[in-house]
Parts: sequence; C-alpha cells; structure tokens
Amino acid sequence: MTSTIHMTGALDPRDDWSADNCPMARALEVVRTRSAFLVLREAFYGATRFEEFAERTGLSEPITSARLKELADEGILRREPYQEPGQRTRQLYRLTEMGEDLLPVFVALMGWGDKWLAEPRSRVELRHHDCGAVLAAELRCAEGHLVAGDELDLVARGANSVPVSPA
Amino acid sequence: MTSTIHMTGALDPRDDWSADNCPMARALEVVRTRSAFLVLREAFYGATRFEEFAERTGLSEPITSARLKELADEGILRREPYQEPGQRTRQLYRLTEMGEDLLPVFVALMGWGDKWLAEPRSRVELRHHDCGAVLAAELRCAEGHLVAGDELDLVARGANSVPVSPA
DNA sequence: CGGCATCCTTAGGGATACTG
DNA sequence: CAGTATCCCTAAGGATGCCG
Repeated sequence: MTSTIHMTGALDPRDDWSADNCPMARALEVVRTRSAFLVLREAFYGATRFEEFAERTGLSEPITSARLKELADEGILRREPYQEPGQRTRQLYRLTEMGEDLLPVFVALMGWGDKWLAEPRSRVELRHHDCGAVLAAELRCAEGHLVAGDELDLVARGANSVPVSPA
Repeated sequence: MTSTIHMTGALDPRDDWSADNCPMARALEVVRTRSAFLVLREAFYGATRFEEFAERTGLSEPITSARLKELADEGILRREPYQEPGQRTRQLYRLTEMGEDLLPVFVALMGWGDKWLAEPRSRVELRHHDCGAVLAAELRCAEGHLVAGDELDLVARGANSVPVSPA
C-alpha cells in the first residue's frame, strides 16, 4: 500500500492548508522543541512542581522556567497555587484538558519509535489499565472503521459528498 | 479525568525511559525540525521530485536537499532513479513503510491542532475514503477497548500480571 | 526551594551563487 | 531541472550567578 493522501475537490487543499494554516504544523510548534516535549512528558508522568520538572527533564532552570510559562500561557498547563507551612505560596503545574488531549500524539510517537528505532529496545510499554493489553494509536473514522494509510482523502470541510479519489 | 500515566512495578520506568532511551523522544527527533516536518507532509501529499518538495514546502534548496538526504539515510524516504528522455538520471523520493507508519503521528497532530488552535479554522479535513467519515487518531488497546487518558499504565515490557495503579 | 537575568555555544534555516 | 557550497542570521539551550 501507499500512504499518499488523496486530494479531491476544486481547490488544492494544500493551498488552504500549507504554511501557517496547517493544523499539524501549528500543533507541532507546541511540542517541537526538545524542552517542551520533555516538560510535557514529565507532566504526563505526574510531575507538578518546578523542581520535579527541572530534575526529571535534565533541563536547566531557566529553560524549565521559560517552558512552564509558555505552556501555561498556551493553555496546556495550568498553574495552581499551593503553600507549605512556613513557606511562601508556590505554583503547581498541571495539564489542562487541552494538554491531556495531546496524549494521542505522544502515544503515536511512542508506537512509531518502538517499532522503528528501538535500539536498544525500551524495556517499558504502555498498557490499558483495566485489561492489561498493550496500547496503540489507531486511525479510525467516525463510523468506526479502521482506516489504512491509502484510504485517506483530504477534502474541503463540510462537503457531504463521498469524495472520489483522482487516482 | 486526569491523564497522568500511572507507573507500576519495582523500577521507576522513567529511569529506563528517560533521556536517550525514550522512544517518543527518538521519534520526535525525526519530525521535530520544521523542515523535516514539511518535507514529510508533502511526501504524504504525494510529492516525489526535488523541486516539488522545495516549492511546496517553501524551503530553500539547500535545506530541502539536506532534509531529503537525512530522511533517506534514516530509512524514512527511499530514492528511486528515473530518467526522462534526453535527461540524465534523477531521483524520486518516496515514503518507505517506515515513513508511511508516521501517519498516525500526523493525524494525531492534526486532530489536536484542529480542536485546540484552529483559528482561523482550517477549511480542510481528512476523511475515510470508503465511507466519507472524518478521521481521528484513537487510543485503543490490543483487546480493542477505547482507552481514556486516565487508564494508562507504564509497565516493564513483558510483565504479564495486570498492573495495579499505586494511585 | 522556585525562580529570573546574563552570557555563550550550537543547530536550524534563508540568500546567493555555482555545477552537472 | 536537480542539486551543492558558502555565508550569515536567528532560535534553542546550557552554565553561572542572583534574588525572594
């Protein structure tokens, strides 16, 4: 099979979708830097305090600080004040719903990395908590069909005719 | 719900999985730069010739050249010689199976970008060719269950007991 | 402990010019 | 058309030091 995405309709979707208006590109911007990725990964692992982030990511404090601030400004992390007795008020950083929604991106990355460049093979994997089975990110349509790589069409939003591939 | 990933077992999986041995981080390395992402996106759109890549991505030729070479070296693109009459032999660049397998990553990015930062809203979407329904990247386990963000366990590979979350 | 300011090094990427 | 080589600018990120 070939995973080329078929394009249909009058306009070349790339014209609408290239450069700044591409949702993939914009999403990638959020995760793209090594530091942002590491901070988010540790957030998924449950880190909440500044020092946890700095220590677990291995990032310098200035970078950790900058990334936490940016991610909070973008709405991906939420600051939550806390106070330990005798200490001043500090901030916790938690994933917002927007941040949690990044999980499929991370799982997709993990699946690909595990399959294709796992040397040395990671000794760790993600499982479904309820049944213990291994996780994967799957491509499915709203009808519930598993979608193979050559069954994608890129179409104008809202068009309701079933698109016909030019190929 | 919270999407914190539960960690189970004797070893802290992060110790095995942090830094260089993290499959997510390694996967991200491949797509991370703006140029690599754009080249891959156009490959999914069906670009094969050098000039197509340079033109559609808007990247300079040197960068296009470097990225095509790197992606080919990494096994994500494959060079394929072709010759037009009277011309010297040139190369086409096609996605390998390894490259095609990146599709869920792109779809996951797209879904997130569409949901959370689509302003202006993209007028384009991905559909299932056969039924016309909109696509999404879903988290499912090998048993076929849809997995919510708080139902993940990070466990040592191959452990066969159903893990119990410490939380 | 939880940060911010400063400085410096390196990697990403554009412009331009050149080659087969 | 399909690239390379060179040069330069900018952004990512570490080290160090300071401050509440």
